[in-house]
Amino acid sequence: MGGVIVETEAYEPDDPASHSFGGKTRRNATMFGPAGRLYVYRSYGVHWCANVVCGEDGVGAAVLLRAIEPMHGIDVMRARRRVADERLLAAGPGRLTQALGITAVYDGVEIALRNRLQQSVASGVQLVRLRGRVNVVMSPRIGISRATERPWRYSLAGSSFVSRPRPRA
DNA sequence: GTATTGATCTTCT
DNA sequence: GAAGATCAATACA
Repeated sequence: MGGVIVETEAYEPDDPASHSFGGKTRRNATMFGPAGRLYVYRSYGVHWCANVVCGEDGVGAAVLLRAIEPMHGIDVMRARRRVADERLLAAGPGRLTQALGITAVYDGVEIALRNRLQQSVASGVQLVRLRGRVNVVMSPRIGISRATERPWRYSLAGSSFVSRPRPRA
């Protein structure tokens, strides 16, 4: 399964909205590990959310994956999500993990960084560099109550696959 | 179209 | 005991 990442949010340690703000716990331990791993946590006791760990080892920064435009394995994602509309397959962090089949067992796995899409990678997760230029819109992050003024939500301009179609500038 | 609510995990008070 | 980086179902306008 896979697709083009069209929406993300940034979280860093000096950030009251970040899980890493209060220091290391059992849940967020992966955030404080080396960059390039997947940080998966349970959201509202119901959903899984997936992040890419960033920054120096031990810092506690990550990027939340909020939406993808489905490209590969669409039939599998449809079966998992039980929705016909492609725009709703992975528009939102909880929907994205459900479509991709990401659960707690993926917490801490190393993400294979590639310039081209591979048939398969050992960890099961690969991040492929997108070639060319795209227009990205910055806006306030969603679903948080602290540090709401930081415009750290990044979405692909004009994409109909983001979790909220019209991000406020 | 907006508003409300239940699902019930993890952390913090 | 409360709140949270959410979603889907339901009730209304």
